Formats: sequence, structure tokens, C-alpha cells
Amino acid sequence: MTANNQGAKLTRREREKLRHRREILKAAERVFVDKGFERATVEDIAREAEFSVGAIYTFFDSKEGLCSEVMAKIAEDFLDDFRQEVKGTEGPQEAIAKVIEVRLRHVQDHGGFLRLFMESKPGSRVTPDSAVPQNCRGFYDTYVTEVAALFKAAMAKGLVRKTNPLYAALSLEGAINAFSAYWGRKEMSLSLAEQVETVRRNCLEMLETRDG
Amino acid sequence: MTANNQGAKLTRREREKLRHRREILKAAERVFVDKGFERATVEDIAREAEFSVGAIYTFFDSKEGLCSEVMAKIAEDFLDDFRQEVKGTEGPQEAIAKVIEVRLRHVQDHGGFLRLFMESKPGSRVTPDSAVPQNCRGFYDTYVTEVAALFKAAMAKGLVRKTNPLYAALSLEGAINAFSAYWGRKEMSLSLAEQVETVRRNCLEMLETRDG
Amino acid sequence: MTANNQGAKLTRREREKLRHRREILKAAERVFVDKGFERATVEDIAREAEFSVGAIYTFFDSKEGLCSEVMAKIAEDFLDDFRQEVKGTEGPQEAIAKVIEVRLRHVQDHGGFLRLFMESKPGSRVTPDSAVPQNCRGFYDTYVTEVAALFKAAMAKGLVRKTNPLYAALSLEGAINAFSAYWGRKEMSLSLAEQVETVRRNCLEMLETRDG
Amino acid sequence: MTANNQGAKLTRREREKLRHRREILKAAERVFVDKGFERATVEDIAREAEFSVGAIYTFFDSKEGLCSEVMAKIAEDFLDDFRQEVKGTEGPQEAIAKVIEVRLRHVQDHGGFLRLFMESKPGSRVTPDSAVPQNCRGFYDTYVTEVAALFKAAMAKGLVRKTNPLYAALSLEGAINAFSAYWGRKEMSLSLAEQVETVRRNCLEMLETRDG
DNA sequence: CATGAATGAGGTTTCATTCAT
DNA sequence: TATGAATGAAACCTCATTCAT
Repeated sequence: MTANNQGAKLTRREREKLRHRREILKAAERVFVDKGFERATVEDIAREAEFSVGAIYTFFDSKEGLCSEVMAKIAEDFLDDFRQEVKGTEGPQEAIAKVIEVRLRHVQDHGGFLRLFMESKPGSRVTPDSAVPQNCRGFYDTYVTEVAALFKAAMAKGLVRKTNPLYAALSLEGAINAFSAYWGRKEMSLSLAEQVETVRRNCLEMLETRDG
Repeated sequence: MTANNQGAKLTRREREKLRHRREILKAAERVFVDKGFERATVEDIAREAEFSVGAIYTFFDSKEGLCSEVMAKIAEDFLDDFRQEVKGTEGPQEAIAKVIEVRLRHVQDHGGFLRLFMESKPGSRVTPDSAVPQNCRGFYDTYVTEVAALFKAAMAKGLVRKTNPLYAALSLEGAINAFSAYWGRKEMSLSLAEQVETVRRNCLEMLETRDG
Repeated sequence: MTANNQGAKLTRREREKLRHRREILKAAERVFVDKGFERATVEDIAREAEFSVGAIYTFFDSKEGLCSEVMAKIAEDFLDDFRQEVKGTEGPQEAIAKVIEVRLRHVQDHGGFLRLFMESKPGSRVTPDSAVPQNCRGFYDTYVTEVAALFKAAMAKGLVRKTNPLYAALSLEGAINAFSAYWGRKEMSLSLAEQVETVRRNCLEMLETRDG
Repeated sequence: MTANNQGAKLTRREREKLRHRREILKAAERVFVDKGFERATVEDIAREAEFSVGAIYTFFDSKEGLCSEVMAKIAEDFLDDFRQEVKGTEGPQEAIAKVIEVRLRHVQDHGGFLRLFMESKPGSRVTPDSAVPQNCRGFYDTYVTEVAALFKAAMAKGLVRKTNPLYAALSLEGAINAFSAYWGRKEMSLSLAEQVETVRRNCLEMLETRDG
């Protein structure tokens, strides 16, 4: 039985192919994060993945297509992780604290890749337009909107000062970016817990009501 | 008298040369902001500057060298502008408000170029290492440190809650980046005054003491 | 008994193998006719033949070798068909008429492939030199010479004007090529009978003696 | 005065550029005729033209674009030559004789390139569709039609047997192709005069009325 | 024998840089 | 000085061929 119809078992060959595909995606992410889209060469990626150049093209249509999938995967994984973690919390305040952790862990694991989405609009060509996959275009806004909803809930409960929840979410995002870029620049390696605590104290507490 | 020692008068020739140089720098900035370093070609820049390709190379050693000077000029002009504006204020609170204005005006005039500095450490290659000029390496930190000093002063006067002034400065920076990126993504064109007011209300007020 | 010496019985295995080989040759011909040698990929041929790429290489040494066999087969089949049909005729005049039919039918079934032979000499590289098989080099001349012999016979019987029989044969060939290319270009789909009649009237009748 | 407006003199630089462009076209024609579009590499062409690979691309957009121009130039030059020569004749019979000469001379100078036009319809991929320039699509038909008109005139004057003039033109074309391909294959180098005479005697005389 | 993933040489194209005028 | 044609290294991508399963 060689069928790979829905849910069916995959042959060893197919499993291996999928594994190789994932390996290439991982390697590509590392190279893209390290060098940026333009300076990363397909040969770099092939070397990092320990495959030949041609092999890359049996899995992906083009360098842009590959980058596209890398971004889509990062975005997807991040949103999944974010939602999963938020779901397990009690109350919006704890949820927001969790957001910080998820977000900082992501920077630790994937570098500043998410920042690319923040900027991605036609005309800011850090990454070519076509490499920002359709299903990622709205990703960053989706995320920010969901964080804003958490702030809104917290404000409704009187846990956080009343302001525009969207701007509260953007402020938090911006601070996380700025802090982690600063730590990166200074080659400081704080533990994740320390990072979370710092952001919490310097950002979140500002917003909390005195008697929250 | 052909000498061009400091302060000496320049011949017409020399004055023209300097003017051309500045024109090329301006044009290069526009192209780099629009397309990014990699996708900008020297020919693009030459066309924008209305010079020949060769002319570019009589003024600058290489594309990277040119980018380097563009960045240095942006950094210098920004610091000058920032210090000038701050100097004219009374009290740290007003100074910080001015910072927001200066910073947002800079985004309006020069796009997200400053963000490149925030991220520029070896390894985040949006712009090639060598294009970040030596004398710019510390620029962003200088700026952030000076803003932090303003916060420190405000805290000393009890105008702003006591926290780590550096992180307060980074938070403000991050928020400005996040807000302006968001507005850019949504193609919203708020007036500078509206932008400043929004950042002030959503960021700064959070930090102010109730009886500040 | 596994021997496959001439005439010996073949095992089922061997019969199947031969059948697969023929199927690949047929598929390859279709693809080569459609796309030309260079633009046809081995994968195209494999897909058309419903075999894997690897299978092609168990039967044929290389893409050129495959093309070589395709051409040899076309040439052989054509010569067989031509001789068979001519054999069944009475008198050279009828034979020449039959030639036209055979030739036009071949264009209908195999496209302009024969024209490749007409042109194939080192230096006219529509098809790579090495893909024109040794045993095909003289094929076109053999064919033309045999047609010329028919003309010679017809001239001897006074049925056709006396000229150089070889040039008469070449003229007929050329006209058939030109007519069928013209019809192809105009996307006209005349029936084979109409095509034969047109060539006969416009070419052959010119050569006939008034009282032939 | 550096303007190159209509009719104005060109600067030396511009004249040189045009000359180089023409040299590349010539070299490209030689290589395309020799190897065919697919097997000709841009490097081959560059070497033949004694330029660098990059230089080719300062004159032409792509290999296909270059081929396109080569074909357009051949077609244009041929039509010009053909019309010029026909214009200078007295009576259609002499004109047709001239056609043979022009056509055979073209084969001598440019090889079988014209045959490519004869076959060029979508689907016969000796040359990629896009390399057959728009303004060439109808070229071969234009030529054949004009030759047909000459036959029609000759028929009207009773100099040539009455048949379909278009098919008469196609027959002549086909014969010229077949004859010259044959001579090429046999590496025979008849003089142009001998070639013309052979075609005239073996093709044209067949069509002439006895008392023409 | 059949498969198809993997290889890597080779082709097209771009573009920073040079240099004769 | 200013020009822009020419260079050639290096990038992306294709595809004939191989080989472990």
C-alpha cells in the first residue's frame, strides 16, 4: 500500500523526503537570519543543509519560494505557540506576561526574523515583496490585534489603565524589539527569565493601575 | 590660492565639486531608502543624481563606501538636530516631548533608515557590515544614552516614575518604531502633530507621575 | 531456454522488456517532434511514456542515444513503407504517385521529422551530430536515389520529360516539404487525398509529356 | 552638437556603439547558423564577436532578443534585396530567374536560416516562439506571395503554364531548399551561376509553355 | 528491473567597477 | 572631471545522469 491519501501512512521514501524538506527549511532559516535574503546564496543554504544546489530545487521552486515558505513556517509556528500559551493562562494579566515570554523566546530561537514582518509592506525591500507569502501578509496584524484584545480585556477588568489597546500592544512589541536588539548589540546574554522580568517591570508595570 | 585647509576659501571648482558630492549623497539616500542596499544599483543612483556612473566613482570608492557616507550623514544630521532641539527646551519633560517630534519627523523625511542602526551588529546583515561606518557604530547608543539622561533628570525631579532610565528610553524608541511602521503599513498619513500627540499620550503619560 | 538468438523464443520477461522499449521509443518520438531535441527533457519523455526517468536509462545509454534510435526507427519504417508501397504498383508513373502519398502520410503521422534528415550534415545542428545514427547518415540519399530511379524509368518509357532524374526527385521532395509546411503554418487540415491530388497536379503533371 | 535627433550626425562614440552592435549581430548570426539557437551559448557569441559576455547584454536584452534581431535583420535584408533585384528586371520571366539567383545567393551567404521561417509556427520548436520577432511572423508568406504574383503575371502573358501560382511559388522554394541542402550535404561547391542554371533548367523550364 | 531523489556541470543574466576618450 | 561602454566574477536555475533502495 503506497497511497499517501489523507491520513494514510507514508512510505519510508516519502518520510525521508519530508524530513529532508524540513532540514532544508531549517538550514535556510539559519542562513536567511544570518545574512538576509539578498546576501544569502542558494549555495550557502545548500552547504548549510548538506545537500547539493540542485536538491534545493527539487523541493522549492526558487530562492524566493523557499524564503516564502521559511517565513510562512515561522509565522505559523509563532502564532500556534502564542495561542497555545495564552490559552493556558488565567486572566489577561497573566496572558500578557506570557506573550512577553513567547515573544522573547522566539527572538532567542529565530533572531529578528519577526521584525521583517513588522516592516513588510511594498516598498520596504529588506525582503523581496514576492517572498512575503500571501498567507503571511496579515500575520503581524493578526498577532498585534490579538494582543490588543488581551489588553482590552485587562482594561475592562480594571487591571490596566485605560488607553487605546492597539497602541498598548504596539508599545509592548516595540519595547521587546528595542530591548532585544539592545541586548544583542551589547552581546549580553541574559537568561530568558531575566529578559521577561525586565520587560515586565519596565513596560507592563507602567500600565498597571496602582491598585490592580 | 588653491589650498583648502580648514577655513580657507574654496575655488569655484572646489565649491562645485562639494555641491556635486552632496547631490549624489542625497540621491543615494533616496535610492537606498526606497530599494535597500542590495537592490539599489549604482546605475539607479547615478540616474537619480543625474550623473554618470563614472562620476559616482570619482567621489566615492565603492557602493559600500557611498552607503557608509550616507549613513554617517544621516546619523550626524540626526544627532545635530536632536541636540539642537533639546537645547532649546525648558525642563526634561518638554525635552522628551521634543525628542518624539524630532524622531518622528526623521521617519517622515528619511523612512526607517534609523532602524537599521538599531539592528546593526555583525550578523544582522540588512546592510553589509562594512557599510556601517566606524564612526556610526556607537551612534545609536549615544543617542539612546542621551535620551536616557533626559529620563534620569525627569525622574530626579519626580516628573516621571522611577525606573531604569535606559529602558525607558528604549521603550520610547521601540514604540516610535512600532507606531510608525504600523501607520506605514496601513498607509495612514497622520500629520506630524497627530503622530506626536498619539505617542505622547500612549507612551509618555504612562510614565508620568500622577502629580507630576 | 533463455537464449534470445535470432528466431529463438523469448521469455515473457524478454517480451515485456521489448514492449516497454518500443513504448518509450514511441513516446520519445512524440516529445521530440513536439519540442525538438534540445527542449525535450528526459523527464518529459518519461512522463509521456509513463515510466520513471531511471527506466529510460535501463534501455538507452543517453538522451542522444535515444534520439538516435528514434531517428533510425523512423528512417527504417519509412523506407520499409516506401518500398512496400512502390512494389505494389504497376509502372513508374503510378509508383511516383504512390511516393507522394507515402511521403505526405508520413508528415501527417510524424511531423517534419524527415526534414531533419534532409538537412543533417555536420554543421547544421538542429539535432546534434551524434544523434544522427551512423546507419541513417545515408538514409535520405538512399531514398532520393530510389525515387530518382523511378523517374529515370518513367523517362525511359517516355512518360515524363527527359531531365536529370535526381533533380526531378529533389524537386518533388522540396515541393512536398514546402506544401506541407505551408499547410501547417496556415493550420489548414486538408485530407490526405486532397493533399496528394494537389501535389500531383501542381508538380507531377508539369513533368508529364503531353501524350504520356 | 551631441544631439542624435533625426538625421543629425552621430558622435564618434555613438557611431562606434552602432558598429559594435552590428558586429555582434553578425557574429551571432554565424553562431546561430552554425549551432542552432539552443546549442549556441552567449559565450560562444561573445567569443566570436571578440567581446565579453557582459557586452552582449549592453546591446541586447536576452539571448532570445538577440536571436530575434538577427532574424529580423536577415528577413529585412532579404526582402529588400529581393525587391530591389526584381525591380530591375524586364518581364516576369526574367524576374523569376532573378528570384532564384537572389535566393541561392542568400543560402550561400547565410546558410539555411531562411528555412527556419518556412517552418516557424507555434509548435515547431527549432527556434523558440518568442525568438521569432513579431514583424517576421508574416515575412515568409509575404515573400512567397510576391513570388506567386510574378508567376501569375507570367501565366497571364502565356509564358508559363496555367496552374495555381501560389503552389508554383512554393514548388520553386521547395526545390531551391532541396537542391541547396543536397549540394551542402555532398559538400559540392558549384558556382552560383551553375546553381542558378540547374534550378532554372530543372524547375522553371518544366513550367514554361513550349512556345513561351 | 523500476524508481525518483540527488548530483553538479554548465547556461543565462546582473552589476560593481574600470578606463580610454 | 565626466562619461558610459566594456569587463568578468558571481548569482540563480536547469537537467542529463547516477545510484541506493
